[in-house]
Amino acid sequence: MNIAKVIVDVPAGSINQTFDYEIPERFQEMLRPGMRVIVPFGSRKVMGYVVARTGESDFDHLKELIDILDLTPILTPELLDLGKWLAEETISLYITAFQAMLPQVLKANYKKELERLTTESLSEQLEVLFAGRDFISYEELGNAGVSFYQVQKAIQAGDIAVHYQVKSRVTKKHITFLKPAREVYLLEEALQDMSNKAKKQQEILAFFIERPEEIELNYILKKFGTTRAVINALQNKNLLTALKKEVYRNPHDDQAFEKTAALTLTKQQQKALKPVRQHIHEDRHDVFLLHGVTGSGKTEIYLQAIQDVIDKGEEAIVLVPEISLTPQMVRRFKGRFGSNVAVLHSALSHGEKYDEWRRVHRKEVQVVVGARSAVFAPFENLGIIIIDEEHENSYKQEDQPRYHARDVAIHRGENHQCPVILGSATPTLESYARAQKGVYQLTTLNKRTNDKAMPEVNIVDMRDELHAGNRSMFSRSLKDNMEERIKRGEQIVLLLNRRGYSTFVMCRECGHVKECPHCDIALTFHKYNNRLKCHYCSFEEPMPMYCPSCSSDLIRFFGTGTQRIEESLTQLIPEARVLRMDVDTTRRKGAHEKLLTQFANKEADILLGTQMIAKGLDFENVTLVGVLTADSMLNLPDFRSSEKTFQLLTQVSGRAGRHELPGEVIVQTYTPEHYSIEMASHYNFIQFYQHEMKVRKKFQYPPYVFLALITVSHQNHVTAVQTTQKIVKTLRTYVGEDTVILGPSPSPISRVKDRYRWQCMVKYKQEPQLRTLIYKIIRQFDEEMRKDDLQISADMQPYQLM
DNA sequence: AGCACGCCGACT
DNA sequence: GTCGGCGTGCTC
Repeated sequence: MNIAKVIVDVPAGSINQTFDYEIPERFQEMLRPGMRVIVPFGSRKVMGYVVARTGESDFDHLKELIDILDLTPILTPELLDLGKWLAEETISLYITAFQAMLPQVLKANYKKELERLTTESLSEQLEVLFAGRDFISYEELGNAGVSFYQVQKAIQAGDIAVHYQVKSRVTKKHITFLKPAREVYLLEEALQDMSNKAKKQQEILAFFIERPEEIELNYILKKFGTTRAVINALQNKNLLTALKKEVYRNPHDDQAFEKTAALTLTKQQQKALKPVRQHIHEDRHDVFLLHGVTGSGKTEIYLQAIQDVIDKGEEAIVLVPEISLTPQMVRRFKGRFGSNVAVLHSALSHGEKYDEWRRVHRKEVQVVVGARSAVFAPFENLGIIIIDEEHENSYKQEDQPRYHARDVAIHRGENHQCPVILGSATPTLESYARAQKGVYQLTTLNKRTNDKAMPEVNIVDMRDELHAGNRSMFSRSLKDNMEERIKRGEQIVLLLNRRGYSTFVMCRECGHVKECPHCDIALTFHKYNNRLKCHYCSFEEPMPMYCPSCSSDLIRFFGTGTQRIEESLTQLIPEARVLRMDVDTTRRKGAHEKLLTQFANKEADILLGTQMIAKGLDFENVTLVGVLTADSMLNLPDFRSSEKTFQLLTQVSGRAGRHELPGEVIVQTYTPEHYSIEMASHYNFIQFYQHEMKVRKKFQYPPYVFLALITVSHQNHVTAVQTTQKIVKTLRTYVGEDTVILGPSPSPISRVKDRYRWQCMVKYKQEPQLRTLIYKIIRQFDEEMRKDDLQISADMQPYQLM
């Protein structure tokens, strides 16, 4: 078994296979599958993952692997398997799948270096470049304008050499500690002898005589209000020594969370929990769909199920949507399980994420709470996987590997023979349909734990407002209600459903719309710097004074951004204190949390925001929720638009009246008769489900069929179309009769970054060979993809059809 | 992907 | 002869 099978870090279709390497004697003992290694690959060195050890190879001349990067495997055998499955399932490269399962910092960094070998003089340019040094980084070459030919010659002559380096990006955090350098009695002597002027030194020394132990440097500095200079003096006198210790960056101070005990469950909750517990104890896999209205206590069920898993000595993964990974959520888990929880979300720095990941890897915690990628937590004895807000589309990764965390969770649940819970107030049609068929176990919680009724929803027909001469964004009813709440000292949440709307710029004279010169999309106006930006590429330009088409000065921005709503809101109700929450105001780290704290402290009357305010917020003083444009996404070219509208309205309605005060919801719309709006206002999920299922059946969309979307992009329009055409043709010859192939058709955004995008959609019920087929088709274009910058990507079960 | 190698054409 | 620009094929 002296051969390692390695997946190398080269993301190219032709390299998507294992490469065999001889394991040198010195690594024989320690090398295990799942470790990262450095291997020679052609003339360079690359990082790779060892996926297996074997005794034989089809190749006669194997190179030796150069080094091992890990002390213990970073991928368990199960995760190695999962990576293979993931790549094949999503038609991605193996290396891409493995990288997606690990924290960023474990990716390799490649560097090239030039070493001077000779003492004899080099060419003039090279002498200037080296400037007396023996090593220089390869990048300096380009900057200095030295010709590559010269370097090549010098290498051939043996005057300089190239070194390929593979570096880990891992940075570990160290904290400096201080401790006495000598016996306490010697310190006491030194204290006696010390100059009376050295007051600070005396104080600190006295402190260490009291407590001759390792103490954090920062603590000492703070306590004595001093600086490093004083410590240095003590170190120089050989009285104190400093030592660096590696520590985890702990973004959540565990002590800060108040311990909570298990709550008493309602009858419904008990009934829901019982079969889950049974599965945990019998080590049985099954998927439970927990359909529970907002406030029905789903989280408490999760917590108690996890407690069972912990007691059994097993581990739990909890997935929550990125957006609702709020301090409130973290507090609940940390409060119950304390330091036994690791939290993984995007607000953490790379280093912090790595540290949390390592706590899992080293088995220092039994629970992980995190966003999508936490589904890959390297646990080995999983007892349960929970996906909260199962319907959220943030569980679908939109770049390669395009996986859905739900599918990965279920696959891991099978691997570990443990239950998987999908929880939601508005399950996806796919999941609910599976529950109806008995593939998943359905549990319904239709009562809130506090027995409060759901807030009443009033629909306002904005067409009536228009007829009555009200052209503002706010209906009369919403305005009156807001004023009343403010008078009563209660708070309001306003949702601007912005998808489909944006602030584009149009000329009132000729109708010209400013579009991105590189993408087929209107530019978005940003007021704070008075510039136009493209959301698909980085193009940006100042807002023009005159129409570029007709030179009229009547060029204005249209649409409804939160900024504009905020303005008209303060005009409408001048006494209202408004907090705006959108991408602009939450860009800075921690800004999100700060805004929410301000609102919780009642520093504002109205919280105005986009989608991000619909999820998981819980403010007791909010008694009114307003939805400004309920139907703005109904007209998008997306078969899920009704479902998304229903979900959003239901979720946001749950933000009102969660506590003592009764809540009310006002939904403004131009299409009050639409079933998703109508049924959301009655919280009637079942009725919506039945109606929407009929629609899906009629138009043959999921869950009645599966989808696969293949997107082709190229700078040449004709190449893009023709390639898509060829793909469609090949697909047609191999798929079954019932399978429908749509296209070639232009992507909804037909040009991005000067590349034309065409697509084809496969609708199928049963097509076991489809993934292999698509993989083979794509591989046929490998040459063109590399040489001609053609791009082809597949998305199995696409969420965003754009 | 990134590198070596080899062919070709331009320039001195 | 010297220098630099591509196109091609390979990586255990």
